[in-house]
Amino acid sequence: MVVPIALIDCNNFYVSCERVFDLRLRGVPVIVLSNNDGCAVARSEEAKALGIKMGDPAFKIRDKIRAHSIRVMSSNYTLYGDMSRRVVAVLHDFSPRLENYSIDETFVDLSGFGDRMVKQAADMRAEVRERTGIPTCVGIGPTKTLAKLANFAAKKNPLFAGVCDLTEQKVADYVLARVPVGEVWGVGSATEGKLVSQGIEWASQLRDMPLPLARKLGTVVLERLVAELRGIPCLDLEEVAPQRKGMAVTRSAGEPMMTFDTLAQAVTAHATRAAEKLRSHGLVAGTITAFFHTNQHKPDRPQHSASRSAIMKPMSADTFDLVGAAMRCIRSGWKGDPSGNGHGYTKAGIILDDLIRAEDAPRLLFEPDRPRSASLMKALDAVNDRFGKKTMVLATEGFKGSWGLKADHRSPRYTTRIADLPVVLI
DNA sequence: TCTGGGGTCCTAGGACCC
DNA sequence: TCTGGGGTCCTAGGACCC
Repeated sequence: MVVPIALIDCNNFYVSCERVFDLRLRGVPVIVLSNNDGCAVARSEEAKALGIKMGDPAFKIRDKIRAHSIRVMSSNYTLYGDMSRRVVAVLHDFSPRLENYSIDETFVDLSGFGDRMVKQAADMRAEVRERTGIPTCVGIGPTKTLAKLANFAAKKNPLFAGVCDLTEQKVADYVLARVPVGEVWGVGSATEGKLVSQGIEWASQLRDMPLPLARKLGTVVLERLVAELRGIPCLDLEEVAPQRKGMAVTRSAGEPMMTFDTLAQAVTAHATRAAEKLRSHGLVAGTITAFFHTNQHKPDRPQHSASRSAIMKPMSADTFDLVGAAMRCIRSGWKGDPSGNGHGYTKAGIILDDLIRAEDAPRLLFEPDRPRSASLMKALDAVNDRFGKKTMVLATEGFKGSWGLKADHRSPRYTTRIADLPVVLI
């Protein structure tokens, strides 16, 4: 018994979020830049038509931006996260069984709608558009991989009017014969190269290739993918997000970090943020890794990178514990004298692993519990929640240092900050 | 001279995703 | 001058165990 699955995917999501609140961005080319205003991570259809590619570095497309008056926005993840939550809330009204796959994609179980599936999908689109202002496309298929492929077709081919149903065999044959293998979900550039060298260039050829060959070329992952293309489900709908295994806070610096103190400030900030994230999920970490490195896009310059890990004993989500461990890590990885060694570090970060729920954390036999740690963190979080992020920080973080992010074109937090509410003039 | 068989666990690295 | 951030899964190979 096949369960039809729909994938509803927001069109050019970050750009669409910006356009909901700023009418001047509609109908003109718009791009949204990554953190630090580094590269293009979202493009409006107009910007795509001008040849702006996903991941293009901002400085390389500067001339194009000027020549075509492309509107440039810094990323505003607070806004996008909140808009995503609103989209999912609408979808919940249509089906109780859904998987929140990414910030702009949701899988929805469509079983029970019979031949009204396409109508149902069209209604979902309309309702999301009406209640959030976000345009979407829907792909339907017997497996997640086919639903993704259907979504790709719905976006590319206007004939589908935003909804493509691949549970129809004839439609599936038509679409798969026209989609390049590299566009299939799970086929990246490495696998694409191997497949093409075997003469497999289209999704239909991938579907029809022998399973043993698929396993040989791309392990069990590719074998499952081929099965999914044949309509045999190998990937379940994950209604409950599995317990996460790791968590990271990493950032590029606004300008190269030349001294140990600057690096220490940045790493303190990242570890502080990581500890906040841990606590907000009710988790503790067993391992912490701190790393930093020079600009890897400039191989001709002197390069240095360091990464050190430490075991957290006891496992912890305490800011002081994690910052302390992170400082020991970077001190051990630092090369040269503390005042600076000629290297400009452009990126640093914290990675936490071995995460478990705080209440499941093992107690140490001979280590006294610290009853004040939890209440201190609770107070710290309460202050920063009430008065804004970074109201209270560790002194080692310093005031906003030169490592800070660049974000020269950020829109207001329209939906999550009272001071940023849009104003309507009548 | 001749030196087993069958496991588990951990890690690094690769590949992929949005 | 200027190139993001945060995840997951799989495999091979080494260390180790009895």
